[in-house]
Amino acid sequence: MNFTSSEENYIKAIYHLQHASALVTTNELAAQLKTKPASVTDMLKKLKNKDLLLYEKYQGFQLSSKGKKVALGIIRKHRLWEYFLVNNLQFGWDEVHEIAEDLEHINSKLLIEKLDAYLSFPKFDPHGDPIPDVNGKMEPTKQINLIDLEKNQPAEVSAVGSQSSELLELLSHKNIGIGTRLQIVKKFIFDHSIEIKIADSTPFSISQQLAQSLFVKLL
Amino acid sequence: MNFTSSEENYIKAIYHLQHASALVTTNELAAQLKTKPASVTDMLKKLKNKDLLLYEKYQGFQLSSKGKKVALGIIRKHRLWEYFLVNNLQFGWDEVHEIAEDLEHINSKLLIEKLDAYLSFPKFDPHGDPIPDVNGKMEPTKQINLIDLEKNQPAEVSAVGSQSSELLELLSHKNIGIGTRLQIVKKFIFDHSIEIKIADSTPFSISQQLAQSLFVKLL
DNA sequence: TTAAAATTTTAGATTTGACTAAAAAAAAAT
DNA sequence: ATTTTTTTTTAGTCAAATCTAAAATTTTAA
Repeated sequence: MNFTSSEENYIKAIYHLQHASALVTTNELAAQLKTKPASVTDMLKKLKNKDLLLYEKYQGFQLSSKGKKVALGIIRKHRLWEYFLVNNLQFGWDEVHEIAEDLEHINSKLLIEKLDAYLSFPKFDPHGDPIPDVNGKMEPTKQINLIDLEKNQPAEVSAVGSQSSELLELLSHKNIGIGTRLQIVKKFIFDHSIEIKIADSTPFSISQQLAQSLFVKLL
Repeated sequence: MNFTSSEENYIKAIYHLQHASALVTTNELAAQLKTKPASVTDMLKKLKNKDLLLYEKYQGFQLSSKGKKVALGIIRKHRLWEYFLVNNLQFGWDEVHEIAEDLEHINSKLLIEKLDAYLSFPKFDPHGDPIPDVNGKMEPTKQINLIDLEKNQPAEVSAVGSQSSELLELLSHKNIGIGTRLQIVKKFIFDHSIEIKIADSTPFSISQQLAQSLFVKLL
């Protein structure tokens, strides 16, 4: 079955939100999609009618297993296109998100299968996020949040927590990207900021907020 | 300025129709887009308000120079994607039209420029149609309709007149595609059918209708 | 040159996805 | 255990793009 771009955007947003907490609320979703709670309620009814959503009014909601399958399909398309844009078309990893938001709504199973093969079945997108395969399966990431990394443990940046341009701007200013190797020199209790060292350069500190937006793999 | 997919489809259809006759009519366009004349009238007003169309009611219409520029931009995107689908993703040249119909509505100047560069600035799409460059310029095709080819003049199929699946099915059955070399053995006046020969195989005849849907380059 | 036929436009309805304002329900606080 | 606050839903609008039915205009033909 096919869905409108709008429906797909709701499904994807719910999928991402329910990782933080199993049940998603109307206000949360409205904030995420930059729309009004009333609009969300409208769409929830529609998604429920299509059996994509488990939802009782006033009680919060979550994707049905059918809804999850659809979400993984959209995420697969999004990440494959991002991979293509960066690896083939030479886009920077920080400028592909918006374009992939449009490309992900193109509906052709065959197109995605052929794109996947053309790219040699990549397992991770340029932001370090795993790409679901045809059956929705993806590699476990084994990455941890930078805020939880132990002092002096060498690690490599493997993913970022969001695609917001504000975050990406800050990262590029600080010269941090996917693959950057670093370790924590010191953690401060007062404001939960941490001091990190990249290669042999002078250590510098980053805020709690930034650290929470970065994921790393141990080395 | 950006346009909706629907507006873009109307603009493109008008562009193609006005090659047959300078002024396009409401009924023609409705037939082409498989919609109703009343819907066409609605959209014509909108396009006129945006200065894309020269239109006085009941008098027919044609694209303004601004409208033509927009049309060429859409055609450029369509044909570049078709080229990519066939040459990179290994689609057959007869199965890419529908997917390109969707891809052509993705709005990103940078994406198309980078795609163009990635493909090494191709001049013709897989159906033999010329691809407009960034400024809307394209190669003159120098191709003629197969019906006008002289007897015994060797030629090569360079384009097809439409992307209808019915036509493409017939062509694949007869083993005719872009690049096929052929010559006319005989023309019949009775029904305007022609007999053609491909390489050294036995000559066979094709209908006037089919011949008019094929374009060739002299060899 | 006027009547019939065809084409095109208007008027009014429908669907989708959004919105605002107000009502209803649930959660928090006194 | 009420009251207050917050959250969520309903009710009613709106804009875009479509449709049907009817009216207006143009073209064709008698």
